[in-house]
Amino acid sequence: MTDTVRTRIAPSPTGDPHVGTAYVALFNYAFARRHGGQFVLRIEDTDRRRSNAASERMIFEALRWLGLEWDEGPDVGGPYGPYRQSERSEIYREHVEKLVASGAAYPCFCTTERLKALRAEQREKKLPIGYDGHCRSIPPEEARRRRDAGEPHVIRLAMPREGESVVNDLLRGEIRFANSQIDDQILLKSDGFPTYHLANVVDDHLMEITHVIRAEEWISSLPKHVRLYEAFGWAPPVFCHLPLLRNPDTSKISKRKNPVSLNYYRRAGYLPEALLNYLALMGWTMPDEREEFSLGELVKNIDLGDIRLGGPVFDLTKLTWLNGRYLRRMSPEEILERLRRDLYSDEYFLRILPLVRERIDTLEQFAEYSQFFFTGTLEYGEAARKKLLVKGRTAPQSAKILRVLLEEALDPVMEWDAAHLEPAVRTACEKAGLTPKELFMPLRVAVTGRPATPPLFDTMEVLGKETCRRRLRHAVELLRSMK
RNA sequence: GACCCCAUCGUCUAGCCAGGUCGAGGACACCGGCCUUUCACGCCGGCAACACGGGUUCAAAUCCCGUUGGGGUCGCCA
Repeated sequence: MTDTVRTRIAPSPTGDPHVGTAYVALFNYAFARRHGGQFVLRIEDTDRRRSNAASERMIFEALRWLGLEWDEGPDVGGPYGPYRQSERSEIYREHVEKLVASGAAYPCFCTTERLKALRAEQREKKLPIGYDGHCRSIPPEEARRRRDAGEPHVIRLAMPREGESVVNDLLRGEIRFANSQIDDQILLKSDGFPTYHLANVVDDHLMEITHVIRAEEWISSLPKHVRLYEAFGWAPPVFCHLPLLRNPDTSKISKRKNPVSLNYYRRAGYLPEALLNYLALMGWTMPDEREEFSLGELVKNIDLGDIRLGGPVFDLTKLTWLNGRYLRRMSPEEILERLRRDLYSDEYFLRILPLVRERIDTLEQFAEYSQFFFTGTLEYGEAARKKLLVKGRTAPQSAKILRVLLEEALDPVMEWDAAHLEPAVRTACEKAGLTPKELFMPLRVAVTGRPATPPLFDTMEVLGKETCRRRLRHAVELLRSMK
């Protein structure tokens, strides 16, 4: 073990880059820098079904935009690679076999159906929900035979059934769990990929991570992780669980109730340094109580022990105020530079121009015609409101149709271009029992505010996911209030 | 529901660990005023909190217990 501090951020590339990732990354980054250590980026893409390259790329871009540079990672390399878990399968398999050999883990042949039925029964009888250890009693020789015969199985951790697990959190101190209510966690899935629990423990150890700074939602699986360190004979790192960012209603932050994509903040014109500054205020205070400070100043002053445990509500209003303060301190030249970099680049104009060229006769008309490419949320006039309605449906019904369209068809689109959007929306039409013609107009009006625009999917592509989703949300709210 | 975490103004928080200096400080939002051709910025002022109940103590926002409330977890997701 080295004695330098090593921290990591370990996002899963399964969606848009999340503000919570930035929050956790910020503290990991600051703590590592404060102690002259390393900050590692590790991609946890062991969910083969949901992980995708577009999402991974967006994570890199978003963290770089924020200025949270990592010392080691999939794209920059480093002495502890590979840094993408999908490229480390062999390592996990070797390690899990050690556990099976020592009896700390065992193969489980239970089917998904059996587990489902088990859960249903436990729910019914109001018993604690969890694996019942069914396959734990299979003699090792028999298990070996069945595995060799190619019978589908997973590997589970054999948790002690009695006694207590006492784990430690830097901020909370000792936390105790009765072992009887911790079930045998799956370590290796039937597809041969590890679960988070196995992969993160193995990687944190091999990558010599000294401080695991992550979100509070992991506390309940801490005993399983600690048990793994013990089973491997490894010294565990220091664990520090950060409070969870909250929606205004204090539930865990979610895109239904608060913008969570870092792409949103970038597109909406927040400055990375202001966002970082605001995030640092969530649970932490400068020794002199100053509210405005740079990343460098955070690094100089960070002390994990100073973090408050109450889950902070992410308050857009205060973030926006802070952002304004930053903006006002900048020179016009600096602002122009940001405008060009993050919002209105030449490249952006060049994407709009092909769409509006045919539709304008003088240069002046460009501003008028393409105005909706440059604003945030839209005001819907009387005429637009009417066209927001799906033909033959009431306002609340239309609201629901657009909401479902957004959440089920559009949100999952990671490569936001016409080629991916069109099939997604057409499929949504079928599911909703609507013709394209019936759905396209409300969608068009929702995202542009107008009934006449360049081709819908090209327009949506240029507007970008964040602007489209923001306007759709707004339109849904408006329709709801229309009754 | 079970388990775990948490609890100061509507929100972010200082104070709590080392109990008296707290008739609880700052910031956002809100309200009022000043500045100003307007708006905004900026400045000044105001409103507003120790969840509740016990205990310990000469003394509790600070320590202990309970209640209540909020949150998280309970996936071959992370």
